[in-house]
Amino acid sequence: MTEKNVRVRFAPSPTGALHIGGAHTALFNWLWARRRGGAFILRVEDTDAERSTAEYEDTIMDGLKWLGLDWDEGPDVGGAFGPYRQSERMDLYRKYAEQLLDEGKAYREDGAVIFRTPVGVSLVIEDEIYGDIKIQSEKASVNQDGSVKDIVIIKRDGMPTYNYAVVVDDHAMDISWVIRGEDHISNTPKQMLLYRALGWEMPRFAHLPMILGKDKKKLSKRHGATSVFEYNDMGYLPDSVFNFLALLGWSPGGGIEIFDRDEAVRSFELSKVIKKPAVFDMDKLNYVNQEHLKTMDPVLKKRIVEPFWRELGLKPERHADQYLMDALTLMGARGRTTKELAEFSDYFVDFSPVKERYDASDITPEQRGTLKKFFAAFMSMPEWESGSMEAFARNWCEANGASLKEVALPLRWALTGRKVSPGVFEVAQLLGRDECGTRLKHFDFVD
RNA sequence: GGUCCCAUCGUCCAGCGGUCUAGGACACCGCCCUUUCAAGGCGGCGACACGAGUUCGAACCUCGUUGGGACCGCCA
Repeated sequence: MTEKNVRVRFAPSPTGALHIGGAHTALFNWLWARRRGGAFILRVEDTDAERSTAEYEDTIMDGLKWLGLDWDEGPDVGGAFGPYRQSERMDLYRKYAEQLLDEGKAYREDGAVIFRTPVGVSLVIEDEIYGDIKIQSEKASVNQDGSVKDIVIIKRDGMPTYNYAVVVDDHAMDISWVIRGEDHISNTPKQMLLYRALGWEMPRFAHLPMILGKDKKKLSKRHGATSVFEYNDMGYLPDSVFNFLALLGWSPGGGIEIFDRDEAVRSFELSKVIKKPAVFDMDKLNYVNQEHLKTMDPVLKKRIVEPFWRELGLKPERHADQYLMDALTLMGARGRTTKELAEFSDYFVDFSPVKERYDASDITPEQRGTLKKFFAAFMSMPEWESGSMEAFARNWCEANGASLKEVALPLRWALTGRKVSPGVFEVAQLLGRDECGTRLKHFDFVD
């Protein structure tokens, strides 16, 4: 086993936020680096001076952090192979372009440096995922009419092109595996030609299947949420998005679908990644999110739901942390996103949304009479505990020829303003006797 | 148009020549549980694109057809 250390990189261009496709390839690179105890490198490909911005660079880094993907070398943390922004590596690109020029493998034209595409060379991409892909060098770069086209390596503005910079950097940064989207397969032959011309050893390639929208087309803005942060705003946990994305093109086997980062790292294998493109399915994401929500620590859950309560105009700070955590625990699996959780539990935070939703107009005078009798006794129970409340309610109904629903449903409406909620008596217990009294009195269910 | 890639339930994955009358999960539909809704339990619906080979035997190998996709910028 003399295989060299794993060094992989995620190389986004700062021309937009971190989107789902980028997050997916970053994730797989990270998984492979962590699995093999190697290094995950972040390299910013900002050679498009027009569209690249420092803001986007920050957004991308924030997106990676949000997903829990940490890098060992990058523009912010540095490293032995820096700098990590292509715009800061110009001398390197010039140096090798000079070399190619000297060797007659490239020529100048309109201020640009252009590499002569060789003809008659058989290339084979030994892809870790797709297997061997064979192609002739003259097919590597062509015009629309199919004629051979030379490859621009330095643009007129002095900036290197993607296909050239990526080769120089992957070599200079000692990248051992190039793991990227399948849409780059067609670029690979051009890059291999450059490696050959420069006399460099090639890294190993692994192309990942694309992520498609419902229409089976490459995922893009028109498929809805594109930035990973939009998922945060919709109430998805980073752990869930990580889990869900890892499941696109790969599975740990054994029927396991819900896992955390460590578990994913432990069972990840590049060779188990499949070739078929995957459709991004929101239903599955919802399910995965719900599963992660189920096992989430209450302290963390409260912290993450709080902003969503505030967004609804509620004031969670009026309550003790423990009370809010208890409320969330009571909510259980009701809600697939933190946003839903916040909505569905609003009545624990404030009474006002209850009043907005319910006005007791469905209660007939006769029913009200029964309710008043029941609640008068209910409110003066010696012990304010859900178990005894239920026992009391059942006995009372039995004795008065009523069904439990006749009192439980109005109670739920009065307390929550909703037709669904956790068990009413547990809700009542948590809200407390005084608060329940207030709410019942508001609807004139008790004097 | 050219080059390349892909092809198992609607979707995500298992399957890597025989144990497949193809398994799990999501979604969907029933039933159970129950003061409601989730959750949970049980069950149902539902796929190897097609055609030739190879082989004693093919979802798995080969070829073709069909269907889908990606790429063909001095963008990355």
